[in-house]
Amino acid sequence: MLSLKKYFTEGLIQLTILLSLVGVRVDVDTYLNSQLPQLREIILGQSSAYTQTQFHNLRNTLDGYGIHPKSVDLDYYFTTRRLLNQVRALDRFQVPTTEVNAWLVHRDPEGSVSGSQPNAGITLDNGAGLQDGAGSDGAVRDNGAEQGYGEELEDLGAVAAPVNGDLTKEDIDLIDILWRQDIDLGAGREIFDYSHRQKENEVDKELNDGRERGDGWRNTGGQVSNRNLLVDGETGESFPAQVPGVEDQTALSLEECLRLLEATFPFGESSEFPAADVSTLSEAVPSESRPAGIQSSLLSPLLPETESPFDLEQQWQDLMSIMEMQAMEVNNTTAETLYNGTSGDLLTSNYNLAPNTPINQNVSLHQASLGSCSQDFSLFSSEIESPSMGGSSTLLQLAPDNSTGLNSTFSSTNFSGIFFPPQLNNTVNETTGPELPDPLGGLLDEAMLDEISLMDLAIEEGFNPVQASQLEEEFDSDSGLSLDSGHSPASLSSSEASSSSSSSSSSSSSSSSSSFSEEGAVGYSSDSENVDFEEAEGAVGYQPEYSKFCRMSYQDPSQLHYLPYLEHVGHNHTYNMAPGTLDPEEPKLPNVGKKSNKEKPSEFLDKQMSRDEHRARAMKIPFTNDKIINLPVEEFNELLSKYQLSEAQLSLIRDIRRRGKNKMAAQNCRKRKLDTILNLERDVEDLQRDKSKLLREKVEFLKSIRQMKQKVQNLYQEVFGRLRDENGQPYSPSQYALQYASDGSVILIPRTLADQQARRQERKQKDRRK
DNA sequence: CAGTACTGTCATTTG
DNA sequence: TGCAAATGACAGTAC
Repeated sequence: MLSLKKYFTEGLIQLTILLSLVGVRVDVDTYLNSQLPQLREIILGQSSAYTQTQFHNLRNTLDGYGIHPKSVDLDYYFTTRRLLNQVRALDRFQVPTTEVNAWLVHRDPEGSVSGSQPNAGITLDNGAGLQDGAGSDGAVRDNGAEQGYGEELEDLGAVAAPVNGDLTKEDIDLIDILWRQDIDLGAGREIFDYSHRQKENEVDKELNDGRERGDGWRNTGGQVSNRNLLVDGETGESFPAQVPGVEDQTALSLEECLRLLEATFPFGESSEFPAADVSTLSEAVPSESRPAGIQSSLLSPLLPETESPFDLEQQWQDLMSIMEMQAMEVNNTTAETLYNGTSGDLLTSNYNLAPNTPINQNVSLHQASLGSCSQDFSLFSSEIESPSMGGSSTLLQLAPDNSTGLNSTFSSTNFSGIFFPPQLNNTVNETTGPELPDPLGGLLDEAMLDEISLMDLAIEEGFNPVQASQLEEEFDSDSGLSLDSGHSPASLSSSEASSSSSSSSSSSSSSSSSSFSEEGAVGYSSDSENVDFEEAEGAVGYQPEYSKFCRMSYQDPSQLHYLPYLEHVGHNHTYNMAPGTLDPEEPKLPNVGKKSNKEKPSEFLDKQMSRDEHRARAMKIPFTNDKIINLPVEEFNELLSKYQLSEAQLSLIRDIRRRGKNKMAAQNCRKRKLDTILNLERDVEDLQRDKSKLLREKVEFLKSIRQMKQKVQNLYQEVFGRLRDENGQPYSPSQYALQYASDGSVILIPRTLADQQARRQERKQKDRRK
């Protein structure tokens, strides 16, 4: 047996720890209870060995209860427990919370709206922000600028050591130590259980049961009834969670916090976000002060709300999303403003074109916000001059005189429309804002932005019910929420299965006291502790669980008259009968509760009997209520046929059976209901987490799209600026535009054709949207 | 003493 | 249709 125990303990715990380290939630307890009660006994020792009555001091009761009395040194155990809680604290550490604290504090002055987002996998160079626009190509990244960024972050105190993994060496060492200790001790099942709240009810019930059991354990009752209790891994016993763990958790140093932060949201990624992005845009458009306004107006209501780590994470992500949107709007608005001729001088100086020519307007925007354009231009130039691009000669083939023949190719991506649509794009921008007639614009369509805005609004305003319901509907459609279709039956069966191991035991007057005292106050708990007690009566039900809930034998109480601790049964809902009302001729005993208050202590045993037990005894029913209730129909009928019973007795027996079944059905029903609520709660948390993650990814995508557009814009400028006609004169951006051909080449077409293309595409997009 | 939680019971619905 | 289970509603009890 010992070798078997060691085998299972080591194997299961190692597997569990490994799974937990990779984020898989493992509930060993459920598995052991529901599937393999024998294994539980093998691993944990015999039932009697981990019965709580083995311990009679407060320390054991509070924290060392789960220790197997045979083998464990308590101090060693407590040390292990403390370290274990440290690991748990690491596991439960809510990075988003700290993320918010860190970034709101450190990044606030910059007006930055993002920065902690991990790379969403975009192949674009995210290391450079908008301020680096054309210079964002990784090959020619300005190292100086990057360095400056790092220094900037260092000044902000937000830069920690480079991320080298999820766990530091100390963490790994600690886990390794604990691992070995746990293998020796038996790992706590709650290590991997993130939903301690789900067990609180059971824990409380266990405590109540413990109080009812009336042993020395009882004197801790009030203190132990603490909401911050965890269930011990080996025995399911509860202990105060915060005794070692929370203190350690709160004692995490700032460095540890930052390290943990980095492990999840590397700061290195944060630098990718342009700190000067919004501010630069603001400079470019002095009248546009929205980013600063956003920051002040949005951060202020969000900052004080620190109740839930997740809410903060969510709000932070949503805030980032909002500000990202706003920044993009600013970007668009900037271009729009420039379209209107505010910087015509730049246009004329660069290209000698009309003041409202889009190209130069965007160039001015580019130059206003970015400092490293020339470098990128050189890069682009080299690419343009490379043979793969076909060179300028290729482009020149697409002279206006060929334009009519190129109509067929215009169905391809409208290059010009992306960047510098002339009058057309002016109108588009004025009317539809972010809705751009370019292929990328589809990713930024109104629906998407509206969705983000709606969600952000909902979060910003504290998730009022209407908005929350909208979001929930959004998620519920595919969330797969089930009303506990899987969990509840499992838990039910677990209790049945676990009960079966003990129900077969024979009658025992010595141990029946505990089970008998549970009558009426057992609750839903299906933990094996409740079943460890020997059954008091010999009734063997086909559903042994029932014997736990309904010990209604009227015979056994007579054996228990002299068990004084049964006086201290708390919360007895057995509809006690007063002794004076025990009239054999009167089975119906209403209002027994009030009368029972006057009965003598020596009559306490009657309290332990349910109304039906009293009735059965009064009617001299020759078998136990347990049998009446729990026997299968066939056996039940067989039993009835064995005795000569009066009609009143038969009626009472049927009522007892009906009520007993219904009683357990009600208990099961309530348990299911509770489980459903808890599952829903967990589902909501998961969905909120998913939503936050999706928002984060969306922000990343939008950021990448913006950078991509900036790059293409710069490339367009460079290419177009280098085009020359037969006379060596540059083409006028007001008369010509570049477009992608279907074969991937870039062609030069007259503006009028480009405009037509743009309009056509715009109509298509609108139709598609409808 | 009011409020709350827990429990048992009844009536009814559901499978 | 009968039966058992499930469930809403209500009441009793304890805290």
